[in-house]
Amino acid sequence: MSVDFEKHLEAQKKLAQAEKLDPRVETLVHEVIARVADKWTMIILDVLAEHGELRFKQLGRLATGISQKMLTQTLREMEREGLVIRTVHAVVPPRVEYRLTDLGLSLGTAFCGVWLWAEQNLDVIESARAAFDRRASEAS
Amino acid sequence: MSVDFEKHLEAQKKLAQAEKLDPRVETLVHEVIARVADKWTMIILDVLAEHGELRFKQLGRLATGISQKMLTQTLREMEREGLVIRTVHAVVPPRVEYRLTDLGLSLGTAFCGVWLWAEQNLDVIESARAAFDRRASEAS
DNA sequence: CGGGATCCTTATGGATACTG
DNA sequence: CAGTATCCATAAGGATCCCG
Repeated sequence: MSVDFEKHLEAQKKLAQAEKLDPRVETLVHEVIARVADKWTMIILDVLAEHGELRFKQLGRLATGISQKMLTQTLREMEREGLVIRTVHAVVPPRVEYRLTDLGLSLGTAFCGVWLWAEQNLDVIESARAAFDRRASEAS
Repeated sequence: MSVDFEKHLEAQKKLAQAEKLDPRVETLVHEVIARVADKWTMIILDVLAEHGELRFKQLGRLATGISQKMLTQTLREMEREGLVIRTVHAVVPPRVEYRLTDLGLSLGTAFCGVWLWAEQNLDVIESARAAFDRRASEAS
């Protein structure tokens, strides 16, 4: 805990300074994080990181529950941010393949800290929820 | 850091397997990440990590742009997940203070990787956007 | 001060139909 | 196959009023 806390504070200070030096950066960082934090972006990133290059429909099947609309939309946005490469093969039927760029891949890596955290703390969170809900119903 | 990376790779493989083995865990992880990835949760987490314990209104001022409704709502959810502690002082006028739990703090730390990534790749992303938009307007 | 309850507007996203 | 376009339901979120 204390080691984590030290590290945390250091990183935090750097961030705080950066924010004060350039508010434009802060905005963009929030923007980028918001995009990245998006449900489908996260899942697609995950699927592409696992499977490499995939076609549109394959991607749709692997990203369980996504609608075709959101798949297209999310992929376009990710392409715009430079996270994925879209390759169109001029054949019939059309064949379009998507893969992560180096940037996309590095983002996946950066996000792993959060994944690990979530995985490691599932139990803690579940019991926290249960405790909260219990207190809430007692209060009523 | 390389140790973290090793751990990351291992965990990644486990995650890939775990998804197939236990869809319930995957769901919960996604849930947690979605909550955490939420715009306001992220900002509040950031503010609390920087300033320590804060009162409701202070929090509202520091989390620029948030409405009182979203502030309350987000704080309740974070409290439920065990990320923040809410302390009510029985005085008039009421005084309610919020601070991060260890879990909340560790989440902030986990998220630092993403913050750093975003900060480091701002330029890359901006030019990727510009390039994409240029291509898009050429195509029309 | 710290909210809860309500209204109302906008944004999000699914379903469907159509196209090169 | 890989989309685009349209419609529609629901949810998210801001503004406002009120209360202990």
